[in-house]
Amino acid sequence: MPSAFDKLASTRRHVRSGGPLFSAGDPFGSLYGVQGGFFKTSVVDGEGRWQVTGFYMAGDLLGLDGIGAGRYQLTATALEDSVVAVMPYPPDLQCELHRMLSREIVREHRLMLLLGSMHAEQRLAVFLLNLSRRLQRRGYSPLEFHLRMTRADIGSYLGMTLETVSRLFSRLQEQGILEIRQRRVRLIDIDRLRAIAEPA
Amino acid sequence: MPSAFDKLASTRRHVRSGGPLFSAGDPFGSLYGVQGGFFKTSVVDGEGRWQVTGFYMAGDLLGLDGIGAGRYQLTATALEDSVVAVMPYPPDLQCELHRMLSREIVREHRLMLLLGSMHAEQRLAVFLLNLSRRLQRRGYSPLEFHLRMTRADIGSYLGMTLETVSRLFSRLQEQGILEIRQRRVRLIDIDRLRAIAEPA
DNA sequence: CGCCCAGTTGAAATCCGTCAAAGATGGTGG
DNA sequence: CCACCATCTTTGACGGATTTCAACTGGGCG
Repeated sequence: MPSAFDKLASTRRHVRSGGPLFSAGDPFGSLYGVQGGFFKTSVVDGEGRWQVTGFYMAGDLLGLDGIGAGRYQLTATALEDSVVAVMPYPPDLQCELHRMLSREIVREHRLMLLLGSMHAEQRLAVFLLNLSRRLQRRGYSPLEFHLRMTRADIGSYLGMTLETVSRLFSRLQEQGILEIRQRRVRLIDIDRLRAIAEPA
Repeated sequence: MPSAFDKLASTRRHVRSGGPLFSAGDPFGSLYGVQGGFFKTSVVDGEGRWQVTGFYMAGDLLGLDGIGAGRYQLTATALEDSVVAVMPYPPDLQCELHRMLSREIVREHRLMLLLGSMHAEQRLAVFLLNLSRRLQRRGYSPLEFHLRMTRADIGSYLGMTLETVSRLFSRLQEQGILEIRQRRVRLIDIDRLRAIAEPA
């Protein structure tokens, strides 16, 4: 869903893998619609603690966090070479914007549910299924895909250490639920994965 | 900060302690500005797992979660007898609304940082300091206040069990950092509390 | 070809959840 | 006014899931 937003793009911007689209503290100016590539957002507090709080792919909107304070509150980093549509704010997309904002909020509440009340294995299962669904919507294979992020990124996002992520992948592989080689994932038994994500 | 929103209130509504302001699944119709009292919001997934995701007091806005899907996604429950300003949607508060939405999003990212990367004691310290600050802004004492929510609510919000919350309160009390009797809190050594919340 | 970052795996420590029981509080009705 | 009950809170013991620390492996890129 490249959506109505893209029409409002005044220009495009390319970001190299590893580079920042914007950093926490930068003055807010634009929203960004991801056209291609992959991003992560993270928060940092003054003490150097940080956490990945979201992953964004084509069709997603970045920069909403800057509307409130006039400065971006998050840092958005490209995980591969990427292209975004730059949309100077404020354009006249109030209504659709509202929906996006609200959806984002709901998404985050759900993520909190994840972080606050599920075991590590469940969190990873939910994460994989969610990723799979989002890829499918965009026309990619939901069963075989490439993780754009490191184990550390996933761990940070899910509130666990990278070692735990690694161990869980290994365990799911032993159980024949998926195959993972590096960042290449193949979901073999999606039903069992769902069962892990949503224990009756 | 009762803010510009209150002017838009068409009516008021009273909600009894324990009663719902709105429930997940209800059709969306209005936003609610809290005028007095105290609310919690929670999410549930189909399997009965649930989690408190926020606490709201006078000046806060409730119901944003319903804009996206046309139905409320969260359940808002009064923790004491409360009054809200009912604001039928959509009024013309686009701009201020954007800021609120965005701020809400940022708030949640920060909460995820809390949930995902801090130990239980830190989380509780952050929670208390945050509450203290919000109360101060509203003209109440930042050092002595009344918790409106149960240990279970706090635990759910912070991703831990009610027993852990209770034990942590006891420990902080033993250390002379605060005094807690039931829901009455007195912060004695706020600097040490900060030190726990933000270890260098 | 070799370095370096990412990933894997193991062992030990620990934090926190679970289960269980007892103590406090506040509201209600007799 | 008091007794009783439901709800909330505290505390203890125990076990298990994750983190931590550490060593090792393997690709990818210069």
